[in-house]
Amino acid sequence: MTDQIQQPQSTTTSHARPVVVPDRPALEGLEERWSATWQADQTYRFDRSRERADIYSIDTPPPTVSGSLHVGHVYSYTHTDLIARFHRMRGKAVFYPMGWDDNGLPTERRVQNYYGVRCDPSLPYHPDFTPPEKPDPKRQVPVDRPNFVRLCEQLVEEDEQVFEALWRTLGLSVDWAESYTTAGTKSRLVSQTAFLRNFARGEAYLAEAPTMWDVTFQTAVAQAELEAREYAGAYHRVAFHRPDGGPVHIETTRPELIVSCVALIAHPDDERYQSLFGSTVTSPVFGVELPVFAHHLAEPDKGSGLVMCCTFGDLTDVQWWRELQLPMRTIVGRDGRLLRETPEWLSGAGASAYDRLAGKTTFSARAEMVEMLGETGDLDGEPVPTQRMANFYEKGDKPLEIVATRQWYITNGGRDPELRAELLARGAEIEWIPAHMKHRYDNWVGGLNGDWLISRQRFFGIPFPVWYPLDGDGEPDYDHPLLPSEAELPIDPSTDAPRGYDDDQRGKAGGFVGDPDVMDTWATSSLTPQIAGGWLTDEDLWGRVFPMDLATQAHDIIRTWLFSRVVRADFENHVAPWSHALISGFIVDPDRKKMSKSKGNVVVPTEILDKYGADAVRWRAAIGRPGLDSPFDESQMKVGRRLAMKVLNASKFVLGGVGAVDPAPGVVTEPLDRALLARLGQVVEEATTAFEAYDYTTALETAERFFWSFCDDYLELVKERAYAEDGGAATASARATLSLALHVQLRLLAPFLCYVTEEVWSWWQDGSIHRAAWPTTTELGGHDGDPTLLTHVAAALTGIRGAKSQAKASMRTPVTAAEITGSAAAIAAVEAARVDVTNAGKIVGELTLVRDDSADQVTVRAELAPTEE
RNA sequence: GGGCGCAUAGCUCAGCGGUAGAGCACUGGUCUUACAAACCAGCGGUCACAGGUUCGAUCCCUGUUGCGCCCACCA
Repeated sequence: MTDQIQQPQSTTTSHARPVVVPDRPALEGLEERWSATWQADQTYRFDRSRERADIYSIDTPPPTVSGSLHVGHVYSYTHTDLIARFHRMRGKAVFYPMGWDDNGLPTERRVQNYYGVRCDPSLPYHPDFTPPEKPDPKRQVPVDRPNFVRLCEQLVEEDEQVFEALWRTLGLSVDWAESYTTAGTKSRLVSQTAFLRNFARGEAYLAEAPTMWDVTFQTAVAQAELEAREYAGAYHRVAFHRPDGGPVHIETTRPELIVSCVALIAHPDDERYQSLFGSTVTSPVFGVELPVFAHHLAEPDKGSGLVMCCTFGDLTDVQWWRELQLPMRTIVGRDGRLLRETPEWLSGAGASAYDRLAGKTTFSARAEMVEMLGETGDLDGEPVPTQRMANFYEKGDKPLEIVATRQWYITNGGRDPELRAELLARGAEIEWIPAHMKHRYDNWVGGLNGDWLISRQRFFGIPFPVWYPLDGDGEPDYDHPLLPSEAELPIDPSTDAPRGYDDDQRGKAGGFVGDPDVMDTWATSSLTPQIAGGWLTDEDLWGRVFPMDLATQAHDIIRTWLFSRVVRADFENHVAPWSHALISGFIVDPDRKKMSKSKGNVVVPTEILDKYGADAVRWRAAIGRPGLDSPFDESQMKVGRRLAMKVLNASKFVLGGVGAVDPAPGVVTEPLDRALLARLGQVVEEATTAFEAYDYTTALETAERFFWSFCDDYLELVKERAYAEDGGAATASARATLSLALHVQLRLLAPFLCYVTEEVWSWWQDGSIHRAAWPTTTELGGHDGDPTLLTHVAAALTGIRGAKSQAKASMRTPVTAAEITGSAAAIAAVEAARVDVTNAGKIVGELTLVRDDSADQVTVRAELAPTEE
């Protein structure tokens, strides 16, 4: 398909090489050909010899390679590329690396499904392990941790190749030599070093505390990963008992937690419970004696106004537990089931009653508890169904439990007003595009209610570089962790031994044990500027690219990725990590619903790329302004594709039909030509201003609008003059104008339509258009034409066409007489381009110009030659 | 409940103090030698509603309604 290039349609120009225009230019195959050329020529290689002032550096989201990309990602990444290409053409050395987020839970899940295995860290290492030939999702084969990690690494590598191929097809001008992975050696080194420094400065700490816990994945999750969802439940009105035996009622949706109740609480002003404050009641079924407290967080109009506090039903319970110094009575285990052993605070009948709940899931324990409450007569009425909001892990499908566990935290201002203010100030240093996205950041930082939980009880991730000494009983001493030196990093505490110990002391009394947890993926990706920019690993590079110029991401990860990078850069570098944050919107389905696999409304990028071509997809992405969600509409792809096709055809006309001409000084003499170049100068200025303000959409619209009028009006007007064999200076003027205008317009469109502009560029220019200079008005200088002249002449041409269209006549129909009426300026303009207007309008008779200063627009009266039957 | 954003032609969106624009769709026309997956022309809007500021408001202010997103909300 690429052999359409036929014999050169050579032209008489001063070009060093002949102009080669294909007979039938086509869009098909451009992606394959040019992405290969860019790779071979290292077109987008970062020039690291340049000074910081001449460098533009970009922090790009590392996509989750085990996930799937949808069209929204494609648009967002294109936005970054548009900015990168603009700055590259403006002469900057663009640092544009790509990372792959391959660590963490999504990879584990994909490996489990793909190979049909399940990690069991208690298994010893089996060097000969091979995954089952046919994965059975119902029966996952247990595998030891080293083999599981190996499978993760294998699959991730395959996934990364698929992603890279997609990005190359899309035409991202990434420097692939600068790629990184979040599970790679560099990321481990940077993550562990930063962690040790955080720990040394007191920014990272280990704490045993109530934690949001996902019972499916059996790991702690962070506040940023929570998602509130509607959850069906029922209010149960339950009687507790006063010392005199009288009932007091509470309402609860979680009766199974009655066993873990530590107190009842009501609002201090609640009249109904004044007499109860300071007294005790006993719980139904279990007969546990419980205090009744007053606290302002109890809401009198919810339920009965009296609420039971458990350890833990919700975050309010945690607060009461802290502030009222209540005992901890954990009842739900890490597996989401009620503990098998009878709790020590139960005795007698209460203890035997617990046998009916022990080991049950919260769901079946609830049913059993309702049964028991019925038997004792403590359930008042029937449960009332309700919809309530519950916290879920964003990747999970069961409500989170709150479990007290030991976890690593990084401070983030959630408990420290000073740090919070500092991080808000960092946010204010960043220029947000669009500006209102800063509110999201402020909103999130202002609403944090705890530090950042970074440890996960998972397997494929960056381990904490920490061991704990074991005392004489073999119990770990968490207060005195053993740490490696920075020079020893990266390490894996499950295979490496701490200094002063031998590996055979692992797990033995008086020996040591490695921290079993891994860092959450955000704990690593919060350091992407440091990882990509060479912090610790390439200080020369680091000095040239950091702080970076741009971070791009969609608005959903402001609270996670964007914020966490600000936190780490603040701690480590005392600066905001970038000067600009460009926030993309979402691509939603035609009903404005978010795309998701479960809804089945996801548009697969490869399909639209195949169907319409990368330039068309890029065009559509560029139409989406920063921060705005927009519905996916396939018909818009056709518009982009048509523009790309038009570039090919118009270029074929200019370069093949007429011939490229170097616009030597003084050649462009005709007023119409000078007007065109003057107008183009305005377009260059407008597009440049827009791009500088990250408004790529306006830059595109400006260039595109001009290009269409260039094709529809200017080309038609000068066609005959440009073709003329003996046209002399007027013909030379037209040819030079066409060449120069094309040369400039291709570059204006190059960031958007990177393939078709490169294709046309190759017909007559050396090197890549993407390394060419962004156009300036200086190039168009010396052509001090009047842009309005073109407007008037185009209006006259439209008038002539209108007359023919109204008569339902062909555009070729000769005009036997025409009268054009307009203002003095309009008439003068048409007069100056009389020959072109006559030619383009096929005016064979007399053309009369009528000046009417009251006319605010050009009007045309035309007599047409009779059409032949 | 708190925050942010949006409301302009059938659809997607520009405009943002001087009584409205584009593309798509639609209608009609044209095989015009760069392009028929093209080209030419045209139809189409009391700029959500109510007040206010102003000589003048789609544009500024206040309120109302509707929609979307973020956060909070497990008794």
